[in-house]
Amino acid sequence: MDREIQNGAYDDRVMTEEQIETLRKQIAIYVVISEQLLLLYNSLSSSPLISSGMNAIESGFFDPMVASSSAHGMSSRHRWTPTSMQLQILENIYKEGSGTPNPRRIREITTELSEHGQISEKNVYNWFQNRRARSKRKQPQTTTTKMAGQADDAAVAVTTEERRSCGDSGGFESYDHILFPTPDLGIEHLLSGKKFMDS
Amino acid sequence: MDREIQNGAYDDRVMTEEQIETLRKQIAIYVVISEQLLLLYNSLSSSPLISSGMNAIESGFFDPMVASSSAHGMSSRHRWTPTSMQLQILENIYKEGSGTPNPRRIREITTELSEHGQISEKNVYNWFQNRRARSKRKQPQTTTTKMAGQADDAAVAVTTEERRSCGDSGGFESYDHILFPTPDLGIEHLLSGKKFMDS
DNA sequence: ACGATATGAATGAATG
DNA sequence: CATTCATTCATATCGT
Repeated sequence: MDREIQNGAYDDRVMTEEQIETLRKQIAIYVVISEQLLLLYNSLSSSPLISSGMNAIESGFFDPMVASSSAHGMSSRHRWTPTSMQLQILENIYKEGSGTPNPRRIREITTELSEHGQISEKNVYNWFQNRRARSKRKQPQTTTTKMAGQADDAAVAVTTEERRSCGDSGGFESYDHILFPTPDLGIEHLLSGKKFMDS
Repeated sequence: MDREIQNGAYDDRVMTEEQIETLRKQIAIYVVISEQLLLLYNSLSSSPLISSGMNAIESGFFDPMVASSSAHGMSSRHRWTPTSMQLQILENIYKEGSGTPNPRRIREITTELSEHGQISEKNVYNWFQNRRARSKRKQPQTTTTKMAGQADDAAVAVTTEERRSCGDSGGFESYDHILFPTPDLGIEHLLSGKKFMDS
C-alpha cells in the first residue's frame, strides 16, 4: 500500500504500523481468549451463557458503562445512556435503514431495545436525529483555504478524510469510558488473576 | 443552499486517531469480557484455567507495545490545547459580542487561528460551547479572587503553552490512515450467536 | 504519588 | 433537519 507523505515526515507518526499491528494482535488474542473462556464456562455450567444470547452481558454483568453509573448510585439518571447492547442495535439499524425511521419503526425499535434496558421512543428518536446530524460532519478538511503566507509550521497536515463510519466494525464506539486500566492492560493480569501486580 | 460542501465539519478528527481509538476500545472490551468470563469460570471450577487456552498468550505470542505506548511518548490521543495566542484571540472574539458563533464565523476563526498552531473547527466550536456554558454556570462571582476578565486567560495560556509544548501544533499528526483490521474482529460474533432483531 | 480543579470533548435532549 | 444547550466524561495541571 502506498501512503503519501504529506508533511514530509513519514516517520513521525505517533503510532507506527508495528505498534498498530500489535494492537491488532492483541485484539485477535482477546477474541480467542473470550471464545475459549466462553466455551470453558459453558462446558461446565448448566447456566446458559451464550446460548441465550449472552444474557450475562445484558444483565449488567459486564457492561462497564452501566456498572460505572450504578456504582455512583445511579440516582441521577437524568439523561438516558444507551447500553452497549442498545447502541449496537441502534448502530446496526442506522446502517441499514436509510436513517429515516418512521414513527412506526421507532416504536418497533423501542420495543426491541427495551429488552436491553430502560428506554423510550423519545430516546430512540433523538438518537437517530443526533446520529444523522452528527455524521453530517465529515471533515473534508482543507484548512488550506487561505493560509496566507506564513511559513512556520508546514508540518501540519490534517489528513482528514474517511467519514465517520466508525459505527461499523461493531458499533462499539461508545466504549470510550470503558476502563482501559493501565496502559499495560496486558493479559497477564487477566491470566494470573490480580496478583501480577504484586511483583 | 450551501450544504457543507467540503469545509465545515466540526468533526474533523484525524482518522488515524479515530481508528486507533477504535482499536483500543475493542481491546478494552475484550479485556472486560475476558475478565468476566474468567471470573465466571473460576467461580465454578478450581481447575487451572490459565494453562488451558491461554498458553498462547503467555508463550510470547502476545507482545504488547503497550508498555511503551502511553508512557509519555504519547500516542495520538491528545486533546487540543490552545496556545496563548489562540486563546487570546478566542477570548477576544468571545468578548466582542459575537457571542453567536455562527458556523460561518467558526470557520473564519479557525482559519485565523490555524496560523498560530494546529486547530480545527471542531476545536473552536467546542471552545465556544464550553466558554458559554461555563460562564453561565459560573456565576458565583463575588469571589474577587481572580475571576472576571482580569488576567485569567493570559495567565493560564502562557503557563500551559510553553510547558506543554510537547505534542502541540508542531508535530502532531502526519500519519496517514492506518490499515484497519478486519471489522469482523468485533465482538458481535462473540456476543451473539443469534440476531438482535427478532422482529 | 494522590486528589482537586480546569477544560477539551462527546452526546442526549431541546428548540427553530 | 439544523443548531444550540446542558450534562457528563476524560485528561492535563497544580496543590498538598
